[in-house]
Amino acid sequence: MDNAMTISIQDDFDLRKIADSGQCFRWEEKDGTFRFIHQVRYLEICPSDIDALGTGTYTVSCDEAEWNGIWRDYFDLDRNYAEIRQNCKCTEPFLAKAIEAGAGIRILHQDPWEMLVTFIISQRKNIPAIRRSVQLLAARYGNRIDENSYSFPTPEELRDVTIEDLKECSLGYRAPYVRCAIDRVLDGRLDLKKLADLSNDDLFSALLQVEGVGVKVANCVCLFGFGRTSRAPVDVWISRAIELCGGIDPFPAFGDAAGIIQQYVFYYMKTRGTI
DNA sequence: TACCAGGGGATTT
DNA sequence: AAATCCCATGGT
Repeated sequence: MDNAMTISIQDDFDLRKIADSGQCFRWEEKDGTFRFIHQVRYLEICPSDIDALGTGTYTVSCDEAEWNGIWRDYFDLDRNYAEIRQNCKCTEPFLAKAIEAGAGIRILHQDPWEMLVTFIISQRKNIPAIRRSVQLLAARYGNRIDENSYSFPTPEELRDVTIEDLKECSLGYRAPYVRCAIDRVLDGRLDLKKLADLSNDDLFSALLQVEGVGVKVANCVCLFGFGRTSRAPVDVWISRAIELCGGIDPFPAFGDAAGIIQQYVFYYMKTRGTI
């Protein structure tokens, strides 16, 4: 690892769970070292001396300025997840188990444009298929960061791609939706920088204007691209979880932590095995 | 409101 | 080999 530096993380931080929690599709893992890509940078990070929740020291591939300037925010390290877990007094046994199982997950602050395109692509795909499409897009239209990493292509870099080009990345019927999103950003109808200043509801409404973006995808973009942790996207897995809670959606009651609890539950549903 | 077509890769049978 | 599933949406 180049420019290795040791950093300390004093909160829940489980790289494996973060990678497997279905919010991020552009990570790699080799021998316990994880590689994340954010905009035009990548980070390699490896546990050094940690406890069961991942609290402890890590070796990272960046310098202190980049860690503090970029990656602390990317990993949402200014939020205390251990406190959030302990404060949500959960009487529902299923939810309590899910929160325990998901401890260590954090909501990453990923690039809004990448999240918009990624979650448009995600509809009716499983996670390996989403990874494949996103990686194909990055390798074709992004910039090479190093021998095995590409930046996610910006709207400008995608200016001239055709729907047929997009279909070659296995986007299928979603290709026109992504083309629509590119057009909206390029002509200014969708200004992602300005969206960041909107209220949760206004942001949600603005995202719904994009063809192919419905309630679920808009909520994913709010949560994973804009850090709106009160948003709890409901997909087929969460829908099953709601059934297991007696058919009543438990997430709104968690307020600003709803999206975080949702992520614990999603991870739990995917990893606990069949009922 | 309810149903259904829409890629096609991944997973299960 | 065939069926089913997959972090849904838009149109009818």
